[in-house]
Amino acid sequence: MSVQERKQRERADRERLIVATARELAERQGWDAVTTRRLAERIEYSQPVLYSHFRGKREIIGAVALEGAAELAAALRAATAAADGPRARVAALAHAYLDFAERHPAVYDAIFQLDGGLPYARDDTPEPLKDAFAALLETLGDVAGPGVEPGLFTEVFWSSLHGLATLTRAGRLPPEFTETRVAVLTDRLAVLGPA
Amino acid sequence: MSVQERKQRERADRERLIVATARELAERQGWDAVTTRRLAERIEYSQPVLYSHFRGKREIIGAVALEGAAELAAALRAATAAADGPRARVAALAHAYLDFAERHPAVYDAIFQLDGGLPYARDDTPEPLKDAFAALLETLGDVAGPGVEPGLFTEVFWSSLHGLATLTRAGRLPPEFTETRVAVLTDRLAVLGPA
DNA sequence: AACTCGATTCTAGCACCGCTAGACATTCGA
DNA sequence: TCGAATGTCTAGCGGTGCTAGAATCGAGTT
Repeated sequence: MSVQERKQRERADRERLIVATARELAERQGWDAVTTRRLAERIEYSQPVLYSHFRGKREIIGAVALEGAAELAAALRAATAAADGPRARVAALAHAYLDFAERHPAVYDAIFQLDGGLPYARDDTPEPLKDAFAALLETLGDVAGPGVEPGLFTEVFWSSLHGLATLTRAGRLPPEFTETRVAVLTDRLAVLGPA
Repeated sequence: MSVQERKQRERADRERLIVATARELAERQGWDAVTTRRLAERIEYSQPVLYSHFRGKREIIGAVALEGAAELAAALRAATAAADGPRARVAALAHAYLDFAERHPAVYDAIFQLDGGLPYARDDTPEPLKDAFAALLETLGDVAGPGVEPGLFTEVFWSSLHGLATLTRAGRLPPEFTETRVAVLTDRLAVLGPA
């Protein structure tokens, strides 16, 4: 039994190594640089070993996406927990979200742009993805305002942040006035005060 | 002289054929299917001919993006011209934008997501791109509201639409409630009435 | 009308991609 | 100690974007 357990553990370790290496490569040089050959070389195994863990490159991207989604959720919760009042919480959320997108563009893409073979917005959506949306909902649900369902409001606010993040990174928006743009979003979209 | 002119004309024709063929291929089967080999075969020339017109696949994407941007601008103007009042105009704009993104995903990607080697948000940005933004500004600039610069407001509203379009197409958002989401954007973000 | 020579186009090939069949090595249970 | 099962590797498939150099074409000149 113990031998099998050791093997399972080693296999799990190697799988984590693959995901971590893929992520590091993607963050450093972009997803185009994450080739099965390079990845295999980095983990010091041959290419087919990758395929004994994942069905293909797509699934490796998916694994990085799940890891990243968990981190994003944690970052959002940490940021909002440290803020007082609805406005500050929404602002902190927006800031943390865009910060994550800017600091981890490759991971962000794995979560929200690339095809990682993951089911989204469904019952069988993996927990980390559901939880990342839940983290958004926790803060944004409180400022949906009258007549707007919290989940739908969260989707809208999230989409706006996503649009800002992607257009800015793709060079379509000048990065200078991000702060002001976020302020417009926060002040107009969210229904903040009781007053 | 006339011989040279004919050659120039034929060359320009062939260039248009390349762009049109690339676009058609992309719209039918996605950009991954637009390979230099397939493209060359379709226009009945060899691969190197493509490179006598464009520096590479990237520039071909850029050419499709410019063509698409002009069409998007026209579609936005047509939609807003047929609408009465600020609210109807903004709603028509949003609808036309998302409609374009849904009907021409490959072209939309060429304009807003892919690397076509084009300079965006700069002085030397190609005219069609500037004009597409101008088309947005014409309608959205009127509903920026007090204290918000029209250009910046346009960027924010545009980003929100872009986020909705891309997240929905990538399967991250369920497509069912798009209409409601747009209504939230329109009602909350835009400052509509004089009242 | 034949020829020359520059412009044009093609063939063939580079290094790389994701992925996999089948050979080889290693480890385990009897 | 041997046979089988498991694990890993080598080698290769068909594809990618791109390009050097050969071959062809055709316009202007004799």
